[in-house]
Amino acid sequence: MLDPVSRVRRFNRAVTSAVGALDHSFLGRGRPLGAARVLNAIGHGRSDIGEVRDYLGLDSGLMSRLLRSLEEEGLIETHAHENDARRRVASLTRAGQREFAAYERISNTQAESLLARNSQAEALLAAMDLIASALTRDRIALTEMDPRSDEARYCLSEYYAELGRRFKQGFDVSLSRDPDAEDMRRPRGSFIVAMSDTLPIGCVGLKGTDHGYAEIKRLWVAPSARGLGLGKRLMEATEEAARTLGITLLRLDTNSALPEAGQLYRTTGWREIPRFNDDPYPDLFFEKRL
Amino acid sequence: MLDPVSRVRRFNRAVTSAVGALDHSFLGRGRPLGAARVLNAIGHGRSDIGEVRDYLGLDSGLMSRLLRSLEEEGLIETHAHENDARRRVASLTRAGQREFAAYERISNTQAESLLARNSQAEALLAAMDLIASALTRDRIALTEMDPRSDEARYCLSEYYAELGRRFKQGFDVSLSRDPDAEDMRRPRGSFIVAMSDTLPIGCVGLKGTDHGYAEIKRLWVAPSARGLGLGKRLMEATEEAARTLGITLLRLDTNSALPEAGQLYRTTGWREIPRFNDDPYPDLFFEKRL
DNA sequence: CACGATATCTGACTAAAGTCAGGTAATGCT
DNA sequence: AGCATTACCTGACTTTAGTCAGATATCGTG
Repeated sequence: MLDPVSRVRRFNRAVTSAVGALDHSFLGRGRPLGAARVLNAIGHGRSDIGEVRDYLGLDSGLMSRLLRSLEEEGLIETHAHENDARRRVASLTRAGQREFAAYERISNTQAESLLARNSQAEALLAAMDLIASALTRDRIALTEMDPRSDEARYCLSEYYAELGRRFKQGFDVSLSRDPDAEDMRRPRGSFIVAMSDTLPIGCVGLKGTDHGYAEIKRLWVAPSARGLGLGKRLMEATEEAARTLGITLLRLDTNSALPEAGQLYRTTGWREIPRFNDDPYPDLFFEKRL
Repeated sequence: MLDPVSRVRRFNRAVTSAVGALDHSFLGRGRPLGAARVLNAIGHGRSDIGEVRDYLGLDSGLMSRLLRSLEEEGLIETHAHENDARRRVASLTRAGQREFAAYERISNTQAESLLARNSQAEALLAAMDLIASALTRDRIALTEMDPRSDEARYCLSEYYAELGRRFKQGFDVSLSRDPDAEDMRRPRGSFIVAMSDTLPIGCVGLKGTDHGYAEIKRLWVAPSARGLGLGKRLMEATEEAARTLGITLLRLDTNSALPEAGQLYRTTGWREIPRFNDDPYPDLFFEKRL
């Protein structure tokens, strides 16, 4: 009862019955669970049928029948894929959207009631983020995104908030307007976001300059995702992006108030160099040749 | 993607697939999930068939058939209940114990691999405890137990550890030998443990004295279970136990370094009284007449 | 001891999920 | 153009889960 494995297993049991309860309430809409899951997958933007099949782990015959039953109910329509007529894509009809919305309401309501029952909501959410990140760590996707996208802006605002907490002298939030966004778009640079499911949990920017090198900026990993080696993965992905852009020299600056960062750079082929800019915040400078 | 409800739902998705993976690996032993679950429930000590049926939420007809199939496999035996021949109790045969052990290994292995993959194991476990307590809060059972039982001793050791952290002057652990255990057994007193599934998450002792009152001691609630009103439930349960023991006056002492405790007492009918003992640690004293 | 309640079992179902062996059409590659 | 591959569909099937209406035996109570 006290050892780590028992604690994990207690968690499993608690969560199994909660998950079962949600499934059960899905049945309330008079449709088998399999069909409901397919409808929801399509509603969440998985239009490609093969993708849905993969995601839900269904046999192609079973998948086909579930699609047919949803079609007969008038909830979805299927079309041939525009570039490959073997593949099919599904989309919700008007009625399907209504039905999908009803499932969404069920899911949202149960999530809300879980939060409402609990007076420590923020602690509970933090715990959930941590666990979700740990469970899906094999499925963390690094995606190049626009630095002005919602996902990127979320990461950046979290990043600046954390700098504010970590730096003794605080941090000037006006800097977070991000004048560098232009330099972090292809072909000058790149911006990579780490997504766990739908939640952004880390980012890194590659900022092109006119001085013969590119800078790595704004490396951030959500607290709930630390200890998973995500920082390293993000760095590797940016270096790869830099190579495809023909960049051969990288620089970055950081602050000694962020010791994890310095440690990461030192162990992955970066070498410390003298100050190369006049930013007030950084006090450590690194360089790496690709 | 950033709002609380989305975070809960991301957690749900992550956990659903983890749970599904465990179910799937259970299937690897060539037995339908239903039968495997019954076998495991019996292995975990739920010998009474009605109890298993309740726990797993099965129809009695289905339950009956699953038992039959396990019997035919030679994994369990059933007997009439000793005090009530309508009821049946099941027990594992030698072969059933082996099979149960194999399922246990699967569960343990997946729990271990989850922990091993994660460098923040302690944070992960704390998060799991918190969530498990929140999800099973309706199923927290308060049980009278011997103050020397494993469960009680676990609670007490956590309690003393916390006192050590909270008190500026530290706390003398030698006191945790618990010389009062005798006075916390019926008919002199009582000791109540709050169990969430198999994990003790809180306790309270009622210590009989020869001075015309009984004392309430060692009220503790695990950090992962705070905010659920468990302290209040424990106090109510002890007061109820005191009534059944014919006790009419209760006293307790506490320390102002534990403000939640003082707050709880003041709002539940206790009144502050002058010091009534010479313990070095407490500096606040309360009394309540039943 | 009669009688209603309780615990389990049996038989006869239905629905849902999953499997598997072809079949059709489009595609990619030589 | 020929041919293997891919993506999906269809038909025929099995297994699992779940439901429901009795049947049987036992228990608690008056």
